[in-house]
Amino acid sequence: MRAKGMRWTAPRRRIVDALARLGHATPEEIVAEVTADGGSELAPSTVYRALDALQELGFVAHSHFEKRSPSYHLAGHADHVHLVCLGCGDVDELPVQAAAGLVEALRRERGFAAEVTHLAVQGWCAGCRGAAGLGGDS
Amino acid sequence: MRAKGMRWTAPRRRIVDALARLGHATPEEIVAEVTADGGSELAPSTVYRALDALQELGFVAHSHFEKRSPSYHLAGHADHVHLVCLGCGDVDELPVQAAAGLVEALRRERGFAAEVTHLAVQGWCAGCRGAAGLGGDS
DNA sequence: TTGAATGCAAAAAATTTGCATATTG
DNA sequence: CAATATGCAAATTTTTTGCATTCAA
Repeated sequence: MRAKGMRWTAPRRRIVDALARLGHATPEEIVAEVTADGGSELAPSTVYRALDALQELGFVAHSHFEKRSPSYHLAGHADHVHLVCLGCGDVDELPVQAAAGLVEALRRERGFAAEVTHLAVQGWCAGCRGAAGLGGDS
Repeated sequence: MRAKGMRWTAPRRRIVDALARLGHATPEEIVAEVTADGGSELAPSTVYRALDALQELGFVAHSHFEKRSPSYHLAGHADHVHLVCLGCGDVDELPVQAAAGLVEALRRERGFAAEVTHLAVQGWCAGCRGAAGLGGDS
């Protein structure tokens, strides 16, 4: 765990706690949540560096939703795939099982080990399909 | 096509040409390519606005690779899924057929219409799996 | 102790916006 | 012509860096 000489500090603990509460959040949102939580504010640079470190250790992972910034979440939070609606921006979660076929095909055919916790599938949710007039392709 | 009163201008043509040549590129890379191409430089703001417009019309789409900026590509360029290696950063392409199962499952179970051209699967390529020591997750 | 981590402030990037001017249809 | 796009410069936003100081192990 502190394998690479990494230290378990208060700021990092607060960041992990925030992620546990939020599910997933951008660096900016993490700063906000941590602050709201009560203590002193964390320097943005601290959050960025901590996330990098935690990610390298495999504690957190990130995905790119429609926001400009990446969203981080705890690696163990739950193995799930993200469904991001291009219409309403809603982010849904789905058990990785749904992508099992794809993952296995990639591994078998390309030797590619997919990081499912990074997977964000863009598209249109049931509600938005009709509204956007993009639903019935073919 | 020029359905929403959009105009077919020289800058936009140059951007589309650049994308056709590059396959996929960030706004910054597009500016570089367009400039290298020969003509005058395009203002970054023009590229950003043009990409937004073209995207809205469905001419281009974007995915998030490991770069901080999104990568755009022509919508018709080819329907493919992107495989992004977290080790070497290489971006590979795969026919959408590979994700057909997932796409159909999402549609059937959630009414979610996945935009496959947006799909970027993060993971480790065959070469990097060994090197990173992350390969054999059960 | 010793080196990793933090905070702060400044520097870099990456995007967006306002507005006068040029262009398309 | 009228309305859309462009270019340019300035304003935002987001992320990175340098460095002295603090803190965990």
